[in-house]
Amino acid sequence: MKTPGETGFAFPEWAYKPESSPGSRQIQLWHFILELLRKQEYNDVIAWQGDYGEFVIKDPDEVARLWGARKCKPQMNYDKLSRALRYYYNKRILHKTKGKRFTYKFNFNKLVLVNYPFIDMGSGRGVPQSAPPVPTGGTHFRFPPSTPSEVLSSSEELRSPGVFSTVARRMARGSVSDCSDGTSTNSELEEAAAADERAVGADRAFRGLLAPRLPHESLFRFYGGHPNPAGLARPAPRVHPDPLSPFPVSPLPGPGGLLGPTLSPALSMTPTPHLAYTPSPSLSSPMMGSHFSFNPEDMKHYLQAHTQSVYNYHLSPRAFLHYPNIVVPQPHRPTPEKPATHHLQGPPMPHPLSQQPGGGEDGHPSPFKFKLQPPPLGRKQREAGSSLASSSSSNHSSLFTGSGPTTGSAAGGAPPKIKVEPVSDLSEEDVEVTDISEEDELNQNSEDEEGDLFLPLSRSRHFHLNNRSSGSPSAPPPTHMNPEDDPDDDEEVFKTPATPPPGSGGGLPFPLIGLKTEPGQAAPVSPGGTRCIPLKLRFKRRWSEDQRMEADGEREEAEDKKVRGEGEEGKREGEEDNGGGRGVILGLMLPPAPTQRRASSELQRATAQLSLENAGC
DNA sequence: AACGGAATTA
DNA sequence: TAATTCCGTT
Repeated sequence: MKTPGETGFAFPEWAYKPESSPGSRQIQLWHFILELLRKQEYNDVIAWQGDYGEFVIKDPDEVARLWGARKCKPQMNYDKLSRALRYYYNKRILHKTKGKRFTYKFNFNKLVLVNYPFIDMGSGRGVPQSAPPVPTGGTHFRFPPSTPSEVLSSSEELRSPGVFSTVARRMARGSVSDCSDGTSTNSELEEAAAADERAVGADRAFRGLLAPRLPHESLFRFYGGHPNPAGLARPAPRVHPDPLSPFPVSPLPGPGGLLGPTLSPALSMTPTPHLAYTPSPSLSSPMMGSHFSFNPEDMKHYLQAHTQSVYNYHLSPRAFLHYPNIVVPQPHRPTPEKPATHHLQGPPMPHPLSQQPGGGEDGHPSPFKFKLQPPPLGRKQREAGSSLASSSSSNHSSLFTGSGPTTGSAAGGAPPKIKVEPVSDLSEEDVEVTDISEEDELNQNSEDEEGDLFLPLSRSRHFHLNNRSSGSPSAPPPTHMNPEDDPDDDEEVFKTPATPPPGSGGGLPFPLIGLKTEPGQAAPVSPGGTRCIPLKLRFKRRWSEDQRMEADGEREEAEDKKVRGEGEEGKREGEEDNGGGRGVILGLMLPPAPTQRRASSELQRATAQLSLENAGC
């Protein structure tokens, strides 16, 4: 089965486990939650609420029962279920919305969508973002391995694209779970099943209604990550709902396509066409894996792969990467036929290298798509002895990339804290698969999440070339999160310094507009000395940027966690929450690194697939 | 209510 | 790996 080796990516194994798939019989709790959320029948039991990805369990006991039924654990109760949900905090799949009872929020950013290629949460509905997560070339990325086993597996990483197909197959298979010991829950199951059927109709209707609605969130999620005004402004062009739109490429046959995303209120659609994914992020050549290579050939490969994927997935031209002096051969498009225009707002596609389109809105490449979540470091480890942990971690990181994601890299002698090397982070962990994120939220709502989201940006982002149409953007302010955030953030902040390269031409627009409040500081100018940037570095940065986009959001978390572990253990609490400042910044903020939102719709779709629910027991 | 450690299970 | 089960603490 699809082990990482087969699929080629370096994602953690769990991402590939069949159990993680929608159709799998061993449904995971978050899959289940999503499933319930997508059905309005369960609206009284659990429903989307508030912010993007936020849901409230209206009837904890019922949810627990349903879950228990699904898993054939009659003894299930909210206490247990909630424990499981809490584990998701560490995985970064979910987090608690503080202050609101029974309310949790998905961190779409971190969700692993390996198995949900089509998920598009929130975004839009119309856009099919279905691209497979598979990067054309192989990504190399990996998270920092937390365990030895991971390390080992990583060696196999590169491979060919197959993930998608794998997934499709899986999905096609469908899944119904049946418990052998059908516990007492039959009635529920039956109900569920029945409900399901009804649901379909309802969903559709629902969907239709939703179409018009565009919550504020819709603004976000544009992809690219750069906050450029254009992006924000982007009028939602494609409004036409395309719920059904199957994805262009994806093979998914089934009903999934038909169902289309059901939007939750929370998720609502985003009109923006995010471009979808570019699956190819990274590098095609093996070497590129963990470290950068500035070799032109490599670059070429990389670009080529990227370009190919753009074609493959009908991405907007904007997705093409452009690098100076490197010519990328044009790929042949596999599917000539359809004009994918719909998803893209823009023109079909010019030549790849040509820089950005007139539209230029985002000009940057936006590769990426999914992310995985980083391996949470075990808390256990923390305890285990800091000494051990530290040593081990450092080792791992060293293996992968030159620089460890977190502090570990510093080992050499550099002062740990400051570290500026953006690159390192990128290279490693990030890749992933996912989607959405909280960042958005921040941007959007500025809500809670804090920690996760933002952090990422810090690093390299700024390098934009001049191509940006407006000139903008990028810099993410490292600091922009609320001051109060958590410790994690702080760390991130430190890292940030790498940013701004002012020298070049200009750029800097607003740093992020939004920085939130404090004006002065915002400017990301970085102190460190980044000024003279060698060409190499530039590439590197560029590369980083790309990577960032892909992974965008999250990588850091891993770091966070790690850090957290080392540093402070006990507390992680303060961080989140949202209660705090919600809406404040909205308008201003730009997403530092906006990831795209498409995830939501994808998610929806995926969930649809899952659905199958309880049948069996 | 929520958190999270620890042991256990599949 | 992903919970499940228990349970003490906040």
